[in-house]
Amino acid sequence: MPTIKDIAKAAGVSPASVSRVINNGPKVGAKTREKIKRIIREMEYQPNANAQAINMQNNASIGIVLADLTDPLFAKMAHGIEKVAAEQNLQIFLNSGAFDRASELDAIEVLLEHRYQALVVHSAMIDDKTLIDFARKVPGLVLLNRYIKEIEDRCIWLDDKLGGALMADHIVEKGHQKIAVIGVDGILNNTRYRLEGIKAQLNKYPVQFEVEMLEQGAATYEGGEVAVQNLLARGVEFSAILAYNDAIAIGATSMLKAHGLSVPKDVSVVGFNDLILAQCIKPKLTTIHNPIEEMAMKATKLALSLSKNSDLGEIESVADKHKYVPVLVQRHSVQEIS
Amino acid sequence: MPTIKDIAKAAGVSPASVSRVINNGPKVGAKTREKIKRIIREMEYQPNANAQAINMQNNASIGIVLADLTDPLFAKMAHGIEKVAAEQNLQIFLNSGAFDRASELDAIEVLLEHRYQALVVHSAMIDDKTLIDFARKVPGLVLLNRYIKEIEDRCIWLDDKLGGALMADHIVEKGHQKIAVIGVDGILNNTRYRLEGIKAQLNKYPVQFEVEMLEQGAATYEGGEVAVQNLLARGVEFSAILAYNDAIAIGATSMLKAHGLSVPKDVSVVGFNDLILAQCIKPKLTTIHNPIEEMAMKATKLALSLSKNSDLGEIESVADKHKYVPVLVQRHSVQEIS
DNA sequence: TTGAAAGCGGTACCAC
DNA sequence: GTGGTACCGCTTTCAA
Repeated sequence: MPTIKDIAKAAGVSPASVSRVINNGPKVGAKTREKIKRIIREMEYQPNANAQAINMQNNASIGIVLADLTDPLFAKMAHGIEKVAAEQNLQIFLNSGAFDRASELDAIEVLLEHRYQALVVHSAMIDDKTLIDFARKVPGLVLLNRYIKEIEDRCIWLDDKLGGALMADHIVEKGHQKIAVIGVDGILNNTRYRLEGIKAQLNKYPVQFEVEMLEQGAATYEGGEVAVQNLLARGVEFSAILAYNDAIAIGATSMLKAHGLSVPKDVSVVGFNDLILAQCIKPKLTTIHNPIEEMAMKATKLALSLSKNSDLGEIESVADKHKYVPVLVQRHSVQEIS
Repeated sequence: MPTIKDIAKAAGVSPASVSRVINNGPKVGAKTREKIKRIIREMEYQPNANAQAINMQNNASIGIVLADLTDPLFAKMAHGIEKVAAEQNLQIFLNSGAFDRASELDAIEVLLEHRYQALVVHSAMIDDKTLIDFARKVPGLVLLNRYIKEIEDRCIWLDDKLGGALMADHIVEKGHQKIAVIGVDGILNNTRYRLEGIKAQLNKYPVQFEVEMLEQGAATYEGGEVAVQNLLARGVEFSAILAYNDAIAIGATSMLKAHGLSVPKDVSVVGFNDLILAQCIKPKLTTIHNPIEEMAMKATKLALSLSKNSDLGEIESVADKHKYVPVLVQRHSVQEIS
C-alpha cells in the first residue's frame, strides 16, 4: 500500500505537495496538481486516515453508541443520525453496546480512543454518574433518549412521564378501571418515568394503581406473551393493558387471543413507540408516538456543533429544545366500556 | 489530554516503559509498572488509537458495511456479527451505506482508509466488478448475503434460487395455479435468483408463469400494499402471492383485507426471511427461514481469519461451507385448494 | 509555488 | 529492566 512518500517520489515532488493535493489545499501549480492526481490514481493511493487523524488532532466522523442493535427502535435512531451525517457528508461509526454495562462502557471508551469529537450515545445500562463524567470530559458527547438533570443541556430526551400520563388518561377516559401495566426489567429510566406518569395520572381519577397490576419482563414480543401469561396465572382482573412498547403490546395481544380473550372486545391494549409494526397487526395498535428519529437528528446536530464550538450560547431554555413530546395515536386496540 | 510522554515525565520513566505497561508487555519491574499504572489512572490517560494503528500497521477492530440500516434483516446481521466480535473481544465499526451506490462505496473506502483489516460488507448496490476489485485488494474482505462467482470463496450467501423453488413448490402442492409474485426493484441479486427459482420450479408443473403475474416495488410493508393494489387494478387473477420478504407479505395481506379478500381463505400468501414479524401477525405467516444470523457469524469469522492469514487452506468445497440453505416454515397463511 | 523538516502519539529495536 | 531514538504516514510551518 503506497504512502504519501511513494507518491511524492513517483511524481518527483515533495510529500508536502502531495499532501496539499490530497487536501485540496492551495499553493500547488496546476500541472503539478494534475500530475500528482494522476499518480495517485495510478498507484491506487489511499490516504491513511489514522495518520491524518493523529495530525489533525481530531476525528471528523461522528461516533455513535447504541445500546442494543436488536431493538427496532434502533433502526429509527440510526436512520435519523445517518440522515444528518449524510447531509454534512460525514461518516458515522457505530459501536454497539449489546445491552450490557461493560460493553456500553467499552464502546464509548473505544470511540474516545479514536478521538471522535462528536459522540451520540444511547446508553441504557450505564449509571448517571459515569455518564456525567464522560460528558464533562468530552464536549461533543450527547446523550440520546436519556435525561440526566446535571447535564440536561447534553441530553435529548422524551417526556416519558407525559407518555405514561397520556396512556393512562386515554384508557381511563374510555371507561377502564382495572388497568394492568407491563413494564420492563432493568435500570432503564424510560420505564421508571413512564410508570410514574401512569401512576400520577391514574391518581387524578378515582382509580387506584395496585402493585399487583404491574408485570415486568423483557421488552420484546415474547416478553409481552410471558407477562400476560403471568397476569392471568396470578388471577388478576383487568380490562386494559398499558405496555412499555409496541412489541410487548403485540405479544400480549397474541397471548390474550390464545386464552380466548379478544382485543379490544375483552381487553384493550395500548403500546408505545408507534413503530411500523403497530400498523401491521390486526387490530391496529393504539399507541404513543415516539419522535425518536427527530430526536436522533437533533442529538447528532447538537453533538456536531458542540464538538466544534463548545460554547453555543443557547438562549432558549434547554428543556424546550431538548425535551420531546410523545403523542397519542388512536387506532383500534382500545374500546370504550361503561 | 495527556500523551504517553506526559505520563513518562510524571512517572520519571521513559515513554518506552509506559508503552510496555499499556500493552501489558514484559520487561517492566513490578514497582515501576505499578507506579506507571497509578499515574495513568490519575491523569486519566487514554491511549490514542490512531497513533497505535499507525504504528501497528493495522486496525484490529472489525469493520462492517450494511446496505440499509432500516431493513429489519439488518438487526439480525448486526447481531450475528456482534456475537462473534464479542467472543473475540473485538469492537465493530459499522458504516452504513443507506442503500445507495455512492454511499456504499464511500463506506467501504472510509473503512479502508482507517486500515481495518477484517471487513464484512453487505452491499446491495455495488456492481460485481467493483466488488471483485475490492476483494482482490483487501484479503480480509468478505461479502455477506451476496454471491459472486469469481470470488465465491469470499462470499457467504443464501441459496436464493432454492428459496424461490421452495415457495413455488409449496404453493403448487397446495393446489394453486394462479400465482402472483411480488418482487423488488433494483439490482439486488437476491430478487433475481429467487425469481429464477420460482420460475424454474413452476415450470416443472403444468403451471405457467406469466410476466403479468409479477409486480415489483419497494421491499417494505407499504411496497406490499401498493403491489396488491396494482395487481388488483390490473385485474389479474390469483389465488396465491409469493412475496420477496415478510414485510411485503404482510403489507399485501393487509391490502387484501382492505379489499375484502381474506388470507388464507381467498388468497394464500408466502413470505421470506422468517423475521419475528412473521409470527406476530394473524394469520401467522408461512415463510422461508433465512439463516442470516448464522451467515453473518460465519462471514465475520471468515473475515477475521482471512485478515490474519490469507491462506486458510480450506479443504472442503467452498460452496458447501459458504452457501446457506433456506427452509420452508409452514404456518397459517397458506390454504390448500382444489 | 515548492521543499525541508519538525512534529503528532505511539511502538519497538538496540544499547546499556 | 530501562532509556534513547528512529520511525509509522501525514500535516504544516518556514524558507527558499
